[in-house]
Amino acid sequence: MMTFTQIRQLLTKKHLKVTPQRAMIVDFMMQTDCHPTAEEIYEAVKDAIPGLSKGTLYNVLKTLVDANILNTVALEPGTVRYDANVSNHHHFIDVTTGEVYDIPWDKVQNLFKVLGEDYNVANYQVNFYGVKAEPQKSAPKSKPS
Amino acid sequence: MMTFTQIRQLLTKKHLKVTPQRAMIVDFMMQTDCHPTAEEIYEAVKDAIPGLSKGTLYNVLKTLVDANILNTVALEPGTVRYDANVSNHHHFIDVTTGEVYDIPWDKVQNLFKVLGEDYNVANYQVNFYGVKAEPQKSAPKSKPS
DNA sequence: TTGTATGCAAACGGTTTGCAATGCG
DNA sequence: CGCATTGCAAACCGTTTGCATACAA
Repeated sequence: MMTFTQIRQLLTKKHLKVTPQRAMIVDFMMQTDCHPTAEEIYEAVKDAIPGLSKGTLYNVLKTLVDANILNTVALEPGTVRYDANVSNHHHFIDVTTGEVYDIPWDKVQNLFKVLGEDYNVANYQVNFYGVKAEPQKSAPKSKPS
Repeated sequence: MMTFTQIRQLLTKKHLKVTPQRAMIVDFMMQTDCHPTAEEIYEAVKDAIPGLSKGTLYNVLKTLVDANILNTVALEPGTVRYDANVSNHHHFIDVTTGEVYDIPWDKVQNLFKVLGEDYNVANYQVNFYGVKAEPQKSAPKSKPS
């Protein structure tokens, strides 16, 4: 959980002006573990940023991706999703709900060498598709329902 | 290399009417190792199918994907690419050229179980990013977009 | 104060839809 | 012959662009 002071420092460190629009969008993206589309981000932040325009949203997203504060990910053909986790990791897509879960990088064995000499692998990423098991009822949650 | 008789048989086996548009598009997709976008397919086949309309192209592509003759692949955010290789395989993307190479399924160890009980993995796919080694005697498998 | 970021609206590219005409089985 | 498929054009949706205004530094 990032404070607004930390968000301000993050933007400043990247030589970006701190605007309410940028700060609120970064704040939302840092708090969510989803991989939302631009439209989903707009729906999520529009109440907190009265009068936010779509043009500004796309402009901010482009700026944040260029600054490596966000990444775009290719999970479904034809869709752009945004991810505040810019470090190496994999994805699990629940095909029944469309939900996307981050999978820690070291869950998968090192694959840099499996293609042999012909391919100089600089990076790789695994997309898993399936159904997530229902959370166990016995597992206590921090939040009461 | 598929003959037109074989293409006709393939479509018929899937209970699809054989039209010149469908046959030509299947023929092109079976002959290419690329992973073309709809626009690239249109450019490639429009001379062989005079008067082909974009609407028909998208209609045919949707029909072929539904019939599991083609697959869509998510290689870049926001782009739909089509693949006549409908069996399990991975992809290597040359980041300098944008070329895409099919990687045989068994180059990567079985990953169905690595996520444990919580994730019921039905399928997975690895995207490798890097630079292909120089000696390219054979034609590249995909052109840059 | 200065230049960048914003809001708005129009434009844009890729895809879909509706409908009349064509043609496959 | 009958219904699925086609061509065409308009509509649609996500994204980009141009421009006047607002505002962070």
